Amino acid sequence: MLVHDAPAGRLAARIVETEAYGPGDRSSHAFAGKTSRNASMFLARGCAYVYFIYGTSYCLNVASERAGVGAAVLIRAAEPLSGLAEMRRKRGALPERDLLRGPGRLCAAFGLDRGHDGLDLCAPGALWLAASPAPPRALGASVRIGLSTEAHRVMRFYEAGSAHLSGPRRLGS
DNA sequence: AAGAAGATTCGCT
DNA sequence: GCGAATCTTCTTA
Repeated sequence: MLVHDAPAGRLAARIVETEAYGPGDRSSHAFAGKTSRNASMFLARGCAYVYFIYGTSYCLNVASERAGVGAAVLIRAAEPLSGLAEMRRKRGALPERDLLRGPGRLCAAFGLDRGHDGLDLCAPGALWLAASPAPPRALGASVRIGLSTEAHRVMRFYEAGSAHLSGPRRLGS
């Protein structure tokens, strides 16, 4: 579960879709080494890596290796639990299933940007990860979405059948 | 120094 | 389904 104590109130959502970008993966932002953009991928496990992509969207990741090793898990989609009114105020009057469906949409609804890059999501603060109120019913796995390199790797994991998944239908439901 | 590609989304056809 | 928006990084000259 992802929780954000935003100025307007508490936002919470149950994460239903992720993608892994580990060491040695040519599609990982960390593959070519540390830069000012991807530095947070080299922090300890549990730290946030937020990047800006295509000049339009932010994406939230969680660093997933020991400090010094570049790796992260991309949070691609979540099921809104609380703060839906505030999410709609940020994103528009969308149906619940579209509020957090996609990494850029999720960041927009949660109000996340580069200012949240590097935060420790397992430490006290405004943004953190908590235990899910309900474990996933059934896990699915597939290739990752939107990649042209390392596209064959099965590194996307999701709650099978969830109405809140991103990407093509065939990759989840 | 300039150009292309990229872990995306939105609006229009 | 297709193209635009437009930041960061990597490639090529």
